[in-house]
Amino acid sequence: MPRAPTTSDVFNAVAEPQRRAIIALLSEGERSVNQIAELLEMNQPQASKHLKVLKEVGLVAVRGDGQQRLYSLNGSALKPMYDWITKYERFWSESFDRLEEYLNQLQRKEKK
Amino acid sequence: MPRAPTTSDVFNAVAEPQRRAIIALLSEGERSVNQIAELLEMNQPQASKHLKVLKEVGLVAVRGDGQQRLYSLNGSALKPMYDWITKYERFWSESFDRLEEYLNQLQRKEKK
DNA sequence: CAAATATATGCTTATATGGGAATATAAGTC
DNA sequence: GACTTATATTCCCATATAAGCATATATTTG
Repeated sequence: MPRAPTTSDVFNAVAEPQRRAIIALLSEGERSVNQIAELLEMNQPQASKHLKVLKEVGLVAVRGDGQQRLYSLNGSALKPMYDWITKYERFWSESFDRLEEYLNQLQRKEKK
Repeated sequence: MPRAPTTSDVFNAVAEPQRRAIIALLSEGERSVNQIAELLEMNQPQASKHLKVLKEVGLVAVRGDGQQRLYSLNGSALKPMYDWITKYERFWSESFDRLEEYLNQLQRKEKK
């Protein structure tokens, strides 16, 4: 077997810097494809392609407005990723550190 | 220009399912390469390769123990990703919804 | 040093993918 | 319908990459 199927998921979609830029832009409100392309200084086809990927994983929604296609962010599609990463929150969160410290103290007292 | 340099960053490292599995495993404690390979049912070379990527982005640390190399998780390297994603927390968080609602109410009162 | 165990690296193959350029499709205007 | 504007798609290229396999490089043991 040569390579695992690239099941394009949210993690993959978001691994691309330009797509993160699109997400940041759309978090401010819906934008047309050309707006996105101009603001992020990319060619229109690239914008369309990135938007296609984002749409496939449910990160953006589209609505037609005349000639234009207005894309908006569906940030809730990021939640699975958020849930995944918060599993490791204790590795950097101070309050988690304190919680662990507290639990350690409890354990020490238990042993007495 | 053909393709953007894949500046192998945390987002990329984590986009690979097998590497997320390694992260999950190491969050329980350090493991040797062979342990990782066996537990995650991958060949040893693949394990070594994934570990190399994870090490390059600072997500894991190694220490030698005789013949073995024990890998451990450095979860704090995930923080940049956490910081990024929490910018969009309001898109799924209830408490954020309530905060927004509250702010909207304040605004309405202001206008009166 | 030889043998065994643990890990890393190199090579090949198949596939994925981002960018560029050109073109197709869709919608609006006259 | 012809023309314009907006967006999507297709083709090509170059590179990235994951897996398989073989092999090289430790490290330990006898």
